[in-house]
Amino acid sequence: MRNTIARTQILDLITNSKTALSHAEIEQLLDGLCNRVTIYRVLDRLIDDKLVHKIINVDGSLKFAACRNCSDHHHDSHIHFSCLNCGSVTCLESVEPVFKIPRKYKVQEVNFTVSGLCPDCT
Amino acid sequence: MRNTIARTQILDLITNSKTALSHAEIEQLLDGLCNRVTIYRVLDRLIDDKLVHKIINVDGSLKFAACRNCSDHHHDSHIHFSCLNCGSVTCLESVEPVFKIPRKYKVQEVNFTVSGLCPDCT
DNA sequence: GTAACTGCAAAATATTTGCATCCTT
DNA sequence: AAGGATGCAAATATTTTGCAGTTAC
Repeated sequence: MRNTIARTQILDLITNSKTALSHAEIEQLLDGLCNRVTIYRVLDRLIDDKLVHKIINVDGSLKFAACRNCSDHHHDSHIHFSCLNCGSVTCLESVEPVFKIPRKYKVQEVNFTVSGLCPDCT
Repeated sequence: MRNTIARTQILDLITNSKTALSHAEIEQLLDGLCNRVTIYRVLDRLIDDKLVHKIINVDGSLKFAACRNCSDHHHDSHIHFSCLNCGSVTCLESVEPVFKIPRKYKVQEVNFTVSGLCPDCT
C-alpha cells in the first residue's frame, strides 16, 4: 500500500465529509486531479483496507463513508439515513436496530437504510 | 393497464417464486417469450401498480418480489434475507425490526437487508 | 530498481429511449 | 379503430480490463 496523491486525497475527502460520497461526487470534488478509473481502483483498495465502507443506497447507487472501527473486518450494523430530497446519505452511528431472524438463517452482515427527509430538508 | 401475455407471465413468475427474482432470472425463465426491454417496462409498471416490490440487494443488484399488502403505497418494512452462497433473496414477512431514529429525521421508507447463509446453504 | 499505481482507450454491462409495428379492448 | 404494449436498434450510463508509462519507496 503506497501513499499516493490520489489515495490520500480521496481518503481525505471521504473522511472529512459529513455525508457519504458517491463516485461521481468524489470525481467532481477532485476536479480532474485523477482519472475516473483510478477513483474506482482506489475506492476498492480503501474498502479492502477497511478504511472505507461501501454503502448501498436505497436507489441502488453506491456511497462511500469512512470506517469508524473496522480493524479486521467491516462491521457496519448501524443505520444509514438516505434523504429523498437532497440525496445525502448519513451514517447514524448511534442507532443499532433490534431484530430477530429465524434460527435456520445464519446472519453474517447487515445493511439497514432508512429514507425520508434529513434535518436540512425538513 | 392491459392483460398482456408478458405482464401475466412475469407477474406469475414473481408471485409463484419463493425467492425474489432478478431481471436476468426473469429473462432466463421466460426463455425468449418476450424482449429484455419489455421486461424492464413491465416490471416498472408492476411496481407502479403496487403488485411487485423492488428490492435492493446487498450487492446493489435489483430483485423483485410480490407485494403482500401494498394497496395504495408500498410498505416494505420487513427484513430481506440475502444468501451470500446461493444469491437468493427472501422476504422475512414476519420479522419487523425495532429502531429509533433521532427526531430531526423524518422517516418515510425502510430498507433492511440481512445477509449470510439461508437454510438451504447452511 | 522494482513493484505498485495511474491514465488512456476500449471492452463489457446494464438500462433507457425512439420509432415502427402489433395487439388488446 | 385506437391507444397502449412490444421489439428492435441505438443511445446512455456505469464499471471493468489491458497495457504502456509513471511514481513511491
